[in-house]
Amino acid sequence: MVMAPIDLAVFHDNGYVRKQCRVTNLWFWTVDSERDTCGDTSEDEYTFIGNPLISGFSMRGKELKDAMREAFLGFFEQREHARVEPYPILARWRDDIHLTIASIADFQPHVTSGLVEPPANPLTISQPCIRLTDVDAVGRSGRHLTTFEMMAHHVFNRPHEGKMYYWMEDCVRYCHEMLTVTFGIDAKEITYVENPWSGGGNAGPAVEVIVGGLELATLVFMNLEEAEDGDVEIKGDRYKEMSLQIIDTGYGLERFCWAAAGTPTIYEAIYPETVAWLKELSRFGNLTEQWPELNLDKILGEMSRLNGIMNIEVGVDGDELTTVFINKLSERGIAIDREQFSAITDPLSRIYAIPDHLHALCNMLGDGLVPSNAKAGYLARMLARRTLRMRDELGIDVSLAELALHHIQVNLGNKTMKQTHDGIATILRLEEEKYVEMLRKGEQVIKTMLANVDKTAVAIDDDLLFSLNDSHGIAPEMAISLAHQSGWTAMSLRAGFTAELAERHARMARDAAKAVKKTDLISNLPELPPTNTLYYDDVYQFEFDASVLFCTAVSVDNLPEGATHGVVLDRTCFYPEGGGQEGDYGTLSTDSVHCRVLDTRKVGQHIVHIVDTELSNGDLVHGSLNWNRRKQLMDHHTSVHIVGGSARKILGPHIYQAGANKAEESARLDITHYNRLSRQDLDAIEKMSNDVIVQVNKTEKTILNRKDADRKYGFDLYQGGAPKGDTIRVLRISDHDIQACGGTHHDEIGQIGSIRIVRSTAVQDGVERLHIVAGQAALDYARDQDDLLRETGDVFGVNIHDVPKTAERFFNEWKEQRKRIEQLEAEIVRLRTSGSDDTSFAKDGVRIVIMEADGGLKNMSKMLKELTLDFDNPTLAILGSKDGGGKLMVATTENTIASERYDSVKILQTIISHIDGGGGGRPTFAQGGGSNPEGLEDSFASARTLLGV
RNA sequence: GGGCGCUUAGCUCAGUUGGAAGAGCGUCUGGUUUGCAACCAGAAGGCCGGGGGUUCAAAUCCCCCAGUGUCCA
Repeated sequence: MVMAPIDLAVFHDNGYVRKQCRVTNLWFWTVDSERDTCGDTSEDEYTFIGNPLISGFSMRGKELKDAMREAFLGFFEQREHARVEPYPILARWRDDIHLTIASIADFQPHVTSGLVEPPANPLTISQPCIRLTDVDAVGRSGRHLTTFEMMAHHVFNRPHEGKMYYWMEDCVRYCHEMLTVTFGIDAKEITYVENPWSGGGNAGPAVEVIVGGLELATLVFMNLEEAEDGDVEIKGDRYKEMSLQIIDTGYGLERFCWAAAGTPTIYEAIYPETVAWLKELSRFGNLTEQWPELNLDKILGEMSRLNGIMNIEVGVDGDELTTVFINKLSERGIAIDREQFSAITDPLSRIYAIPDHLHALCNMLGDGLVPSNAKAGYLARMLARRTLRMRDELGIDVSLAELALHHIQVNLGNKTMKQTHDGIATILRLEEEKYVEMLRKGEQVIKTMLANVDKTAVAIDDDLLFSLNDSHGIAPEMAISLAHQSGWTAMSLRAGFTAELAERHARMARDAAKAVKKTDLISNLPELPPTNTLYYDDVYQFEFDASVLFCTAVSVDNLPEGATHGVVLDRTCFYPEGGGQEGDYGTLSTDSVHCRVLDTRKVGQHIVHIVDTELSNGDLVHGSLNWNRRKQLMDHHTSVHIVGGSARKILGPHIYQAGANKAEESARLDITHYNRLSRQDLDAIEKMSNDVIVQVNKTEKTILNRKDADRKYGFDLYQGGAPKGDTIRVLRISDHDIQACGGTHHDEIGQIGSIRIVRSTAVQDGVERLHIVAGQAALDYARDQDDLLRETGDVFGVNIHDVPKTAERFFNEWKEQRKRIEQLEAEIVRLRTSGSDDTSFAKDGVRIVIMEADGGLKNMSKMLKELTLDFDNPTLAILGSKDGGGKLMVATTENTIASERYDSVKILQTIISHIDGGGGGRPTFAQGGGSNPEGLEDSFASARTLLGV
C-alpha cells in the first residue's frame, strides 16, 4: 500500500484544494486554483526578494532572530506547549552522531523509542543545529547554512495508552494559524506539499510548508518503524505502525527571518553586520569599477530571484551551473560574461559563507569542543580551515580569532557558553598557527613534487593532486595557487577535478563501510531474568551464593587463556567489563567443582562469568571475588573521576573525557585539550587530586530518572559515553566531579591512598592521555622506578643522585671517543698508503694499490677516499677484507687517466668470484661481498694478473 | 574507526634504479668592512626516530613499534 492522501479539515476550512504538481508530480494543497506547481520546483522563483512576505519584523541580524524565535515559541506556549531550553550543539547524549542535526535529535534514541519520558509533552523548542553535508553550497546558493535554528513543536502520543495529545489536523491548524495570523502571510503564498518522510528506521506521512517558493517548514507525522513484515512500503523499505506516534516539526528560523527581510540572500538577513564588514575589508565595492557598464545591484537582485529555481546543491557541476545562470540572466536582459560572473560571485560567496562558518565554529567551541584531526574535533578544524582559506582568498588581513570575537559580539552576545571568549580566541589562534604551518609545509611539498616538472607545464598529475589533498591537506585549487607562487605560472585545474576527488572519497567511504561485524560472546542465550547486580548494593561485598541459570561453551576471539565456558547466574557481585573498567576475576565453587572466573562481561541484561570449567544449570555455587584486583580497579576508577575533575578545574571547561581504561596495573584517562601537557600541568593536576582525597570524605551515589538527571546536571554527566537505559547512576565527588557512571566506586575516597600521574601521551591532536596509578599500584610504580634508578646507578657505579650527570658524561665521552677513533683510523690509512711497499705499484702514470684492510665496507670506503680523492695522484685502488664473508672494493680517481683506463665494476666482477660473491656500483666505485673470506688472496692474485703488475 | 603521508646536522629541508650522507640558514675561526638579516675563505656539527628482516651492500625495500601530520566517516 502507499501512503493515504493527507486530507484535513483545516485545508477545506481555509479554502484549500488538492492538486498534483506538474513538475514534481507531488500532491499539494493550495488556495490558488490557477496554481499548477507545488511551489518548490525549478519553475517557482522566490517571490519575497525585495518584497517581504512576513510583516512586522523590520529589524535584521540577531535582533530579528530573537524576535522571530520569541514570536514562534510564544505562539505555541499560549497553546499549551511547554517551552524547552535548547540542547547543546554537541550531541553528547548520542553515540551515533557528533552534532545536533535537528530538534528531534534531542529526543533520540530513548524518547522516540518510548523508553524515556520527554521533558514535556507537547513541547516547543528552538534548537541550534549544525549540518555539514551541504557545506560546499554555503554562500553560493543564497540559502544554504551549516548552522541554523530549528524551531519546532513536538508531540509524543501513546494512543494505546490513551495518551493522544494531537495529530495531523491540529498540527497543520497550528501551523496555518501561526503563518497567517501571527506572521500575516497571505494564504495564497502558502502551499502544503504531501511528501512522505523516512529516515533512521522511522517513517510517516509529512507535509512540506512552502512559502513564496521557499520551504519554511516540514511537519512529519512519525508513526511507522522499519519492520521486515511491515505492510507499508516507502522508498523500498517496509514499515509497520509503531506504538508511539510522534509529531516532528521543523521550522527554519533563519528562513522565516529571510522571508521577513526580503534580502537578496539569507545571509544578509541574519548576518548583516559581518557581511557588510567583510565587504568593506575585501573592498568588494571596488570590484566592478573596471566594468562601469554593469549594474551590480540589478544583477545581484536578479541572481537572488534566480537562486530559487537553480539547483545549487553539493555535487552539482559548477561550470555547467554558471553557463545556465549566465543564459538565464541574459534572457532577463542582463549581459554578463563568464569572467565577470565569477569575479562577482566568487568573492561574494565567500563573504556570505564566512559568517555562517564563524557561527557554527563559535557554537561548537563555545560548547567546549576542541579542534582535532579526528572525530568531532575535526569538524571544527575543517570549518576553521575553510574560513581561513576564504579569508585569504578575499585578501583580508584579520586573524581568525578577531573575526570570531567580532562575530560573538554581534551575534552571540548574551549566549551562555561553556567555553570562555578568551578560551575560544586561544584555540583559534592555535588553529591559525597550524593552518599557516600546513600551508608552509604544503608549499615545500609542491616544490619537491614538481622539481622535475617543467616550469611551463599546464597541469599537475591527478595522483599528485590527490596525494596533496589527502596527505597534506592542500586542496586542489590551493595546490594550483601555490604552484603559481613557486614559478609554475601556467598551471591550471582541470575542470571537474574537484567532483572526481569527492567521488573518490565517497567510494573510499563506501568501501570502508563494508566493515567489521562484532561477534557476540554468547548468541544462544535463552529468555532469562536480568542478573541481579549485587555490586551496586555493596561494592565491598566479595562473597555470595547463587544458582546457575545457564552455562555454554564459548569460542570467540579475545578470550582469556584457558577460558572454556560462559556462566550466567541469578545474581552476582562480579562486575562485568564496562565503562572502561575491566571485569572481575575470582572463583565459582560447588561441592564438587571449583572453577576460576577469568573475566566477566555483560551481554544485554545478563552478566556472563567466563570460566575454565563447565557448570550445570541449577548448580548452587559459591562465588568469591579476587578482592585485591577489585580493590585496585576501584582505586583506579574513582581516581579517574577525581583526576578528570582536577583537569577540568585546572585546564578549563573544554576538558571532556574522550575515553578511559581502568586496569589492574594502571588506568588511562583521555581528555580533550588543545595543547600538549607539560610536567607542570600534570603536577598541578596530581596535587589537586591528592588534595581531594584528603578533603572529601564520601562519594555520593544516586539513581535518577534520565529526565531528572538531564535537568539537574546537564549533559556533562555523560563523559563516559551515552548511557542506554532510562535510569542513570550518578557518582558525585563533592562538587569536584559529577558523572553518570555504572562502575564500582569507593564510598570513602580515603581508601585510594594516593594518586600519581605517571605521564601524558597524545592519542590524537586535541586529545591527551593521562596515565594514572593509584593505591597499591602507585606504591608498586614508585618501587619499580626506584629499582630502575638503582640498577642504573649500579651499572655506572655511582650514587643514584649522580645518575643523570654521569649518564650525560658517558654519552658525551662516547661520542668524543667515537670521533677520535675515526680520526685515528684515517691517520692509519694515510700512513699505510703514503709509503711505497709491496701493495703499491706504478703503471703508466697510474698508482695501483692492492691491499687488505680491516673492518667492513664502511671502514674500507674511508680508506678508498684517502686513496682516490687526490687528482694529482691518479689511482686505482683495490681493497679487500675478510670481514663478514669477505668484502672487496674497487675505485679509481674520477676524471683522471685512472678512471679512463679502468672500469671498477668490471674489475670487481672479475675478481670477486674467488670469495664466492657478487656486487656492483659505478665505474669509478664498486663494492661487493662474498661468503668465502679465504679466497681473498686469490682475488688479489687475479687482480694482479689482470692488471699486469 | 578507515585511508594516505612524514621522521636525515641546532633549525628548514633535499637525497633519482639499494652502491662514497647533502643544501640553505644558524654556530665557530680567519679575512674584509666604520653601521646593516652585508661579503669572502674555512671548520665544527649526523645511532638517517627505535627494533627486527631481505641483501655482498639499506637513509633508500619489507614487517613491528613510537612520535607527528592529513583526508574521510
